[in-house]
Parts: sequence; C-alpha cells; structure tokens
Amino acid sequence: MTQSPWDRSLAVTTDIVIFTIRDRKLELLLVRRAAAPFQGQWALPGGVVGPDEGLKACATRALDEQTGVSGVYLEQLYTFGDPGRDPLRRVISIAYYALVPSDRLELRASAAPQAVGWFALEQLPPLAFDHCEIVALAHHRLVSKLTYSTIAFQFMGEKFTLSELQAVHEIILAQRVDKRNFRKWALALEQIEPTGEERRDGKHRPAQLYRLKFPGRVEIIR
Amino acid sequence: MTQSPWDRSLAVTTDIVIFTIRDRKLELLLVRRAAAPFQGQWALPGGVVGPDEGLKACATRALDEQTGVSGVYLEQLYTFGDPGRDPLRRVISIAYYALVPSDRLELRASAAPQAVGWFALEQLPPLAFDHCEIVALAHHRLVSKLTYSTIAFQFMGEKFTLSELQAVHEIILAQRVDKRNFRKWALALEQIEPTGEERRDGKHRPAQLYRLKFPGRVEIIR
DNA sequence: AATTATTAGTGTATAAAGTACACTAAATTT
DNA sequence: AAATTTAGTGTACTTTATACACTAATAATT
Repeated sequence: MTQSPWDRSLAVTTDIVIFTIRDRKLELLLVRRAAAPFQGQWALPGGVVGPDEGLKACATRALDEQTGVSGVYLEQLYTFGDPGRDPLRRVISIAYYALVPSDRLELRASAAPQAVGWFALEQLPPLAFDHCEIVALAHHRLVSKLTYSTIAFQFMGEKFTLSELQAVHEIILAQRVDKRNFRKWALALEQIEPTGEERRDGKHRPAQLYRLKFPGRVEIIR
Repeated sequence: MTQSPWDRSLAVTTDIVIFTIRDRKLELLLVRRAAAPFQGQWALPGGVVGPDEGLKACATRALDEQTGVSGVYLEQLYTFGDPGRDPLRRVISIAYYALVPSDRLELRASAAPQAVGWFALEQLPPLAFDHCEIVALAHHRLVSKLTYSTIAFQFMGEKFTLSELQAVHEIILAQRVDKRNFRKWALALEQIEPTGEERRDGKHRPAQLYRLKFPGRVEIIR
C-alpha cells in the first residue's frame, strides 16, 4: 500500500462542548484561540489526538487541561470532517459533549483567565471554524436526551433537592414544568434516593436532599 | 506549530454497516480482505478518506464501489479510534450504517463475486479489526431507532404492502407485532399513501400497495 | 410574639396513548 | 365447489401523561 497524499496536512482532533448551568442559564465553555487560523476568536476547547491516545482519552485530557474538571459525563457527539472546515489544513474532528455540575466549575488557575470563559448559550460570540454547528448539534442532542434519559442528573452536585433538579429541566427545555408531575416522574425512575439531610436556604421550608444511586450512570427510559 | 509524529502512519477511513432484509432475515454486507492485516478475513466495506473528500462522500463512494447501490439511507454511527484497533498503523474510522431496500441488492458485477457477500446478522463469520463491535452498535442503533422513528421505511422498495412493512419490523425486533395495531400506527404517521394498485401473489386476497410520501426522509416520532 | 413572605411538599381526576383480541374478504389451488 | 392462504377491519381495556390547589415549614419583619 502506498503512502497517502495526507502526510503533511492531516490532523485528527477532538472538540468538546462543555455544558453547565449557572445563574439559571445553560452555559458553555469557550477558549480564545492563540494561533491562526481564527486567532483571537472564541472556539470550543479541544486538542490534537496523540499517536497512542484514544479519542475519549484525548477529549478527557483536553477537558482537564483547559478547565481542571475531571470525572464528569462525557459522550461522543458526532465527527466533523468536511474539507475546508479549517482553511489551513484538513482536520477531522471528533466532537464530544460534557456536562459539568454547577458546584465544580471553578476553572483551573493555570489557564490564562481571560483566555477561557463561560458563555450563555443564547449569547454566544462568533465562533471559529464550524463550531457554531457543533454547538447546535450538541444542544439538540442534550434537549432530546432529556426526554428519554436521566442525562440531566449529571448536572447535579453530590447532593441536590428536587426543586434544583426540576430547575435544570426547566432551563434546558426553556419552559416551566409541573412540580407534582415532575416529582412523580423523577422518583419513579428509582435513580435517586434521599440522603436524610435537608438544605436550608432562604426564608422558607427546608428541602430534602437527594443523591444519585448510581453516579455517572445515565439510564435510557421509556 | 510543528509536525505531529503521525506523518507516515495515520489513516482516516470509513466503515459501513450495510443492512438489508432478505429471506426474512436481517443481513449485512461483508467483503473479504485482500491485504494484510486480516488478509482473507471478512470485514466491513469501507475506504480511506481522500484528501478533498467529505466523510459521508467517502462512505457513499465505498458503498457504491462495493455494492453498486446508491441513493440509499446512510447515517453516521460512531467514530472508532482506539490505538491498536489496527495492528499495523493508527486508524481512525468513522462508521456509517446504510439501509438497502431488498429490491436493490444485486451486487455490482465488477466486484469479484466471491469477495463480497450478504450474511445473516445471527450467523456472521469472524470479523477483522473491531468490526464486530461496530456491527453490534449499528444493530443496537437500528433497533432503538425503529421504536421512535420511521427508519424502517427505508428498507422498503418503491411500492410495498403494509404486511411487508410489518414483516420488516418483526424481523428487526425479532418478535411478532399485532396486525391491527401496527396498521393503526403506520397509517397515523401520515408518511405513506396508497398508490391505488394492488399486489397479487400467492393464493390469497391481493394487497393494497403503498408508497412513501417523502422518500429518503426519516421522521422522529413520539 | 405575631405576621408576612417564600419555597417545599402532597393527590386526584381526566385525557391520551398503547395493547389485546377475532372475524370477514378476496384471491389461488385442488 | 371446497379448501387454503393472506388482506383487511373495530372496540374494550390498560397504562401513561397531564392538569390542577392547597398545607407545611422556615426566615425575616413588625
């Protein structure tokens, strides 16, 4: 088999859409590009796949290096590889998406502070490459998985109230949800259990705290 | 940016799981490998992504070259890229799956006849690389899409009867389906319409023929 | 100490969707 | 003419989803 015409121009990378919920908004993490092309523009974090590195391992590493977050939900989304998506070379990019609980979104200090930031999905700056399309697909996947899986539970911290879980659903779906029906649904899944503790905040009745029975596990339902 | 250590060893390919239904079985197309590694073993058809070729274009081309079939349903499945999945070099493979109507599965004459063949999913020979895993994922995707989309309609020829459509569902799900409930469901989707013609075969009442209202279109339902 | 404000927590009735089920109709073969 | 085979049709029941309003417990205010 002869050498392909690739040799000096092909790159395989991962791009990661890192979602979190902050301040009652669905947000994602962007980094400012240091190099050409699109120098200075915002882009999805990601990295080049190393010679002996698995694809998910590459995404995990990029996530850790650029946010300091590890151990969060990470799933392959889609692979983008149209010629011309990078003006300088042919890039095949395996896109992942990650869900980060809101109690773990302090960015690693080593990352240059103004080079990384959280942005509300509804108010994104112009993005490099075809990253806008990747974000749109990730958002679509997230919304659709919400209705047939327990994926939203991955946004929760170690302990959470049912109202907080409901708020996550409402924010992602961008619509109100009935409280009694939601609780009936969430408890019937048998994926969460009360810790016995309560959370007191604000001038109102304290709320029961729950935890995931199987942290990191996402159930397909129905 | 310096040259990566890839240069003489990385390949990006597509692999395609081509499903059809023949003889009341779910079958898929395999090719016998001409070259090392796994020379002489059965493998999924596929091809190397060309320097200016899109990923789906590569899969479409490989499908056409190896089966003579074109214009069928083709969807990206998942990207496999673990180091070591090919013993000779690093290969990133974007897997697709295709659905071929049973009235179009004559293989192109140019393909060496004993180098290509249809195999029942339940009786596959040993496969090269991690292709067994790819097939398993494609099958899982197919079964699960069956329940929330009109994907199975893509197995049908231009004109088909409701009994034939029902048989496709039964074969993929590997279980019987109630005739009246199935027809109620299929017609309520408003994706098919009667042609006005009938199909007569066998010593029994002829069946109304239907066609897709929107050929090639797969609706997400629920 | 009493009042006010705020979120937590609970059940029932109705609507919609899914499932189970059996006979008649129309053609071909004998 | 009878037998065989698949096409075609409706209703009752079960399960799931949806709509909806009040009491409970705490903190802050008076």
